This record gives sequence, C-alpha cells and structure tokens, in this order.
Amino acid sequence: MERFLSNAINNVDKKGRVSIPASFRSILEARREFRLYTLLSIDMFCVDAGGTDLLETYEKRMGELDPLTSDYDDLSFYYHGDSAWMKIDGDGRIGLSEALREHTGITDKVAFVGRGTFFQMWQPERFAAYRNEARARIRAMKQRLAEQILPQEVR
Amino acid sequence: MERFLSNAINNVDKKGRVSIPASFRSILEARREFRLYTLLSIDMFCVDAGGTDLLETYEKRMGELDPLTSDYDDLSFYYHGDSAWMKIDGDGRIGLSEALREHTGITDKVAFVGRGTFFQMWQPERFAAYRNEARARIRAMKQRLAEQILPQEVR
DNA sequence: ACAATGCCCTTGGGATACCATGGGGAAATA
DNA sequence: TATTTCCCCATGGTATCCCAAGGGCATTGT
Repeated sequence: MERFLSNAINNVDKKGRVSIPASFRSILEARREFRLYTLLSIDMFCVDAGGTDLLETYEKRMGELDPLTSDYDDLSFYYHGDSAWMKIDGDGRIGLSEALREHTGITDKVAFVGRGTFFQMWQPERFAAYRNEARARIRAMKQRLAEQILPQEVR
Repeated sequence: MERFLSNAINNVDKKGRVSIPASFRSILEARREFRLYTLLSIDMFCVDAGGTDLLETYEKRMGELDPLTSDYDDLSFYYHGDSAWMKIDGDGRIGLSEALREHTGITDKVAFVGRGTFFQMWQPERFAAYRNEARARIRAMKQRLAEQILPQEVR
C-alpha cells in the first residue's frame, strides 16, 4: 500500500481552509476516502490524520481489551471523543476546527508530515523543533545500538 | 457501521432543549431511530445515549448472567430503572429531564462526546476534567507498554 | 541551451445549503 | 384552566460547493 511520505507547509486562507498536499490526497483518493479521520495526538502538539483504516487500527487495538475494563474505556473515550471526521472539499481542502487549532497552535500555516500509514498536521515552528529533538534521539539510539553490538574489548 | 465521533458543546435554551449534534443525528436517522435510549452512567457524571441497539447490548450482557442471581437483578434494575427514552423533536433537539440534570450537573451547556457505538452527555467542565484524566492515564499506559517491550539493559 | 507551452497544484472568493438557536402557538396533560 | 410538551417557522452564522486565477515545474520545440 502506498505510504504517506515527505512533508510540506501550506497556507491557511481567511476562511480557515488548507489544501492537503496533492501526494497525500492521491493516496486517499485511490482508497476512495472522501474524508479524513483526525485524532488529537496525546503526547505531541499535532494531529494524526488518515483514512478509515487508521480508525480501524485503533479500534483493533481496543478490541484486544475486555470492554468492561477501564483501559478499554479510556481508549474508546480518546479514540472516539478526541477525533473527528474532516470533510475534504472538491479542491482537496479541509476546514480547520477550533479544537484542532487549540491543540496544535496552528494559525496561518500547517506543516503536513508523512508518517507512512498516516500523516500529521503541525504548527510549522513546533514541527521544526520536534524534528530536531527526534533527530537527536535517533543519533543517541544509533550510538546505543553500536555499543550493544560491539563487545567492550573491541571498542 | 457509522460511529459516533468527536465532541461538541451545545447550549440549552430557556425551554430546556438542546440540539443533538448533526453528525450524531444523521447516524440515528440512518438507523431510523426517532428517540434516544439514555442511561445514567454508573462511574461517571454523564449520561450514555444511543439507539435501541445500545439497550440491546446491555440486555445481552445481562443475558449472560443467571436470571436467578442478585447480579442479574441489580443489572436489570439499573439498565431498565436508570434509563429513559428521550424523544427527538423535528429539529433534532431533546428536552433534558430533571433526573438527567441532577445526575450530570448540566445546567446551560451540554458537551456531547462520541464513543463509537454510543455517545455521552456531560456538563462541559466535568467533561474537560475527565478528558484530561483519561489522557493522562493513556500516557501512563503507553509508558508501561514501552517499558515492557524494552528490556532493562537497553534503556 | 533556452524559451515557450501546458499542466498541476495551491489559493481566492461568491453563492448556497446546512445547522444551532430562538420563539410562537397548538395540543396534550394535570 | 394552568402548565408542559410538541410542532412549526424564522434567523444568523458557519461550512460547503463551485468556479476562477496565479505560480511553479516539467515537457516540448526551436
């Protein structure tokens, strides 16, 4: 299946609309998705977005829990309550909701970031900052792995 | 089947009516439901609402118990005694009962929260508080899982 | 190699439909 | 008869639909 790849920054017009990058749109269109499932991220200031399959992934994850547990309840509360369908208009745009703006800090520009099976929407500055942090963590990770693989004496 | 998704806050007018969010309404209409099954939640200050299928889900749950047990009796007492049908008017509104107000603390605003197969009605402040708690619990849940997967030495 | 052309993508804006809300008044209830 | 419930219509704001234009990129032709 085609992946959501790369990133782009698009402008919000005065009606509060943004164009979804064409490369993302064509993936959605190929899957006959005419709306976006969006979820306010729990640990980042961004929104996860994708097709129905994204929601189904989450529901599958929930499905592995007993419906009577509080874990299940919390997950359902989050996946269904903190998410929304966003209609994609004929020109491939979406209208940003108040909840989305508040959670992400987005005002006049949106950074779209491919994440493989889904993509994210960020306020550009926050995206840049997060990206730098993530890169630093990856460098550290590589370092750790290298130390793990090479025995002490060889280093 | 279409899910109840996202959340919205609507006003109660001086006649005591609230509009059900259009996205929720359209799901009910598609299922030819012209009234709402509502149940005072046991462990939250909210009301669960949905179509006939919601009541049927509960009855099925009861059905798995022995009718002669006190558990069965309690559940039946709860599902049938603490619930009510709410009529939906031609404009998609419902009138709030005294019992509902008392249990939820709702006065002039209602937070509607999608829960997939049903939705909830909250007093907005209580909803905001519960939502923050739930999100915190999920963050902790993710943390637990991450620690479970990564062996101690690698961390 | 450079210029011209055409296509695709993003952005803009007017018109329209939908939705939440308010209120009048009739019908049902007590 | 008084009060509540229900049905109807009105309105302001917002979201959606439709059409148009400007700019960048690649392709084509000279």
